[in-house]
Amino acid sequence: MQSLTSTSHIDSRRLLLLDQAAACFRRLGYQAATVRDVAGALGMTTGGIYAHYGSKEALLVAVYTRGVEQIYEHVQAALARSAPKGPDRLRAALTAHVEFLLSGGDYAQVVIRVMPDEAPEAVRAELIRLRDRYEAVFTAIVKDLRLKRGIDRRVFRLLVLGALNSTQRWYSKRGLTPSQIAGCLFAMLGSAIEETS
Amino acid sequence: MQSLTSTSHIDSRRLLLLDQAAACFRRLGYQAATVRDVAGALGMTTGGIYAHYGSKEALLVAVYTRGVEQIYEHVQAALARSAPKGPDRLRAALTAHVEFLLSGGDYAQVVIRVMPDEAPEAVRAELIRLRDRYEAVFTAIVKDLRLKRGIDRRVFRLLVLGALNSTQRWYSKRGLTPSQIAGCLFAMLGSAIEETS
Amino acid sequence: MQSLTSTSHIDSRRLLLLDQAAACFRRLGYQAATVRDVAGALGMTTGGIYAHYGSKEALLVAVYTRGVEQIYEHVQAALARSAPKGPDRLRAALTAHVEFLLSGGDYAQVVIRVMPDEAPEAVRAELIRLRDRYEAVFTAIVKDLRLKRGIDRRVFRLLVLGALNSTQRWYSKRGLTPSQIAGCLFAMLGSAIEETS
Amino acid sequence: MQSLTSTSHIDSRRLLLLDQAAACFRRLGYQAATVRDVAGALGMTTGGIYAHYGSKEALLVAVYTRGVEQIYEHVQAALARSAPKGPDRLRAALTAHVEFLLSGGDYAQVVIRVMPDEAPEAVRAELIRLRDRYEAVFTAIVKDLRLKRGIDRRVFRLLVLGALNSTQRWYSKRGLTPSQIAGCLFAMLGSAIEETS
DNA sequence: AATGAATGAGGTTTCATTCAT
DNA sequence: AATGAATGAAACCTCATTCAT
Repeated sequence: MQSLTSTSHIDSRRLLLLDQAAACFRRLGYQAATVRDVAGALGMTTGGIYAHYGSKEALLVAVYTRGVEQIYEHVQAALARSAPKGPDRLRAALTAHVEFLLSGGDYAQVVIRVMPDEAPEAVRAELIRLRDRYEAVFTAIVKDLRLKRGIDRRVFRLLVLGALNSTQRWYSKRGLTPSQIAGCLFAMLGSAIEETS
Repeated sequence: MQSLTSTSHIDSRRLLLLDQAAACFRRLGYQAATVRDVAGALGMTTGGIYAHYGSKEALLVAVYTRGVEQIYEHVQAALARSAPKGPDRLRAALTAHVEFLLSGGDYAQVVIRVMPDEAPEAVRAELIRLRDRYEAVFTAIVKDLRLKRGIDRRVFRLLVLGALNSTQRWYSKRGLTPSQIAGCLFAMLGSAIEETS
Repeated sequence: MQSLTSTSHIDSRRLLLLDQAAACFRRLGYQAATVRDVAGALGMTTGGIYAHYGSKEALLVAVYTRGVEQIYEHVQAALARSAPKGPDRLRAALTAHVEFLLSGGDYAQVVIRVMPDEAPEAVRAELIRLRDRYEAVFTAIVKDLRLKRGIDRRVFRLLVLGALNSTQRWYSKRGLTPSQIAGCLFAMLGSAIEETS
Repeated sequence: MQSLTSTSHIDSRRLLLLDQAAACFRRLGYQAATVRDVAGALGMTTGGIYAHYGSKEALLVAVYTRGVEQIYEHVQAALARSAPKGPDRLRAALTAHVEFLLSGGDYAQVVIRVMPDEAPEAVRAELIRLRDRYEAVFTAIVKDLRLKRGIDRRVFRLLVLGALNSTQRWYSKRGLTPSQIAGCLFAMLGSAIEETS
């Protein structure tokens, strides 16, 4: 299993900083979160942030990168234990995706919550690239699926991920668990997918 | 068919203003859109906006209200031509919803794009109320549906709407039409729903 | 008894307008009161005000002028019934002054409340002139008074008027009446003034 | 001698800032003074002010607090050297009051000049509370005084302070000194107060 | 005489960012 | 690595005033 990106060697101070940035971006969105919010959460002043990251944008890219990396690895780990293709593989991927999205911390949530078009121009393309690379996993899985006639593979993928990503807006620990939600979606999709013979 | 709200009698100048506000909010989001953007699109100065709407918030509420009103009426019109219950009714509603979302102009898109939690505290509750009132249409339809065992009605509704609303992020006129997308989703859901006898 | 100024021939619409301007200036001060406040109190729009008075400044001058005129006449009327000089004359003037200030409506109160230096440069001199002309009444009365040695006439007059004008800040109908307050002050001053032989 | 409030430990930069704020508020009043005026007096931009005080209101409260503190201490110091009760004590307090008001700098003048009702709603109560606490000194002194029959203690206090505070509007270094003015007032009051036997 | 829309100047405030220390 | 003060641009909003109608 190969890493998609590499944010590995950041010392622990930087990591704590990034954690808080992720928390702020997740809670407030990129625009509404201020550098001071992040600094405040760390007991620092805003100036201090800039010793580690050169701009608010850079923070977002770092969070985003890490979020993609994390969820990617989580999904890959699940896939390693799953069939090489077919509905079970999709199920494994979707379940892992939604599990990590809802319970995996702030990083992955930022990836879903912050749409590239609310990020500054300068980094927009980078965010899209990161996210597309991740979603390629699903593109690949869907490609190996036998779908009912009339179902466009791309639209299928986008709708399914759209459905799961929307859970972020209403998921609560008091309701169904993430994997129950994935199960529910999969149950709904039953007829969309012909069983492999 | 009864109106959900009433933004009917705004004179045409105000309406043009609201149109531009809707366009800006849709294109940029609430936070990134500035009052100057709206004013500029009308060839006005920012102060001029405030002769009509007392705050940027008020503008958002007006746009949101109108958006909900519009899409609600579109869906109601479709429902008036549909079966009183069952899968066809859901299909009609979903198709109308996605059609209007993708082709109905900026107002409805703002309703989907602007999450209440990026709106100022003061109006958040109002936006949620408006949206909930609209979504109640779907709650009612889903209630009269026979779902496969194990599928939670609430989760079903939220996932289906989540899937359709996510189309806003990737829909393009060059791909499938809105109703084809709805059809695609419905095809995917085939087995989730037991036919009414 | 001769009029100090002449704001006599204003038609009744203008007068109602001025009444509200006086009310606003008294309640909020000149700066805080907006032209819209005045218009609103009349059920008009701001533009309408300008059909009668060319500027906010002009409104202030008109109110001020009328306020001075009113209190001047009230005091003159009291003086007409009083001794030609001596403590009783002062008492009559002070009593009339404080009575009118506290019960004579908004105009006079504006004269006391609005210090010329919060008015725009352009009218400051005019306001000072109006007020000085009024206060000349007291200057004259004090001039004919026999004060205890060591009491400066000008300071005497300014302190006495200052004391009475300050009542505006704390006077309430539930406490002493205006003339009781004047009586109280006069009692306090007993020894400052030597009786005329 | 106990301090009424504590604005003691503000570093010198902040103090210079507050000095200028006090100067502006005194010269122009709260409403007319702009944050830019204050910043300009310090060679800063308006934004810079907000690193120290979160709002114009906060600036006013800080100035007011300091003003009350200063004049309070000045009066207390004078009282420490005076008789424990009686006319001399009142005289000491009044003299100290007017001396500090007229020669003690901008802070105290702001306390007298800026009426709470021209301050924003949010801080009005606080300003009144501060000022009332200070004036309690005089209430206490007046309580221990033997006043001529028919003189209400509260009205006596309010008129005396009103007279002295009004000096702010006309005092000039070229005329009587502050303590001469206080002396003059006291002379005027001679008969209001019965000598303690 | 009055409205309603608009202006334009100016107000307070926010915030990413910089920089000397 | 971090602070604290400061900047400068830009945001929302207010308000006296104007003007076509």
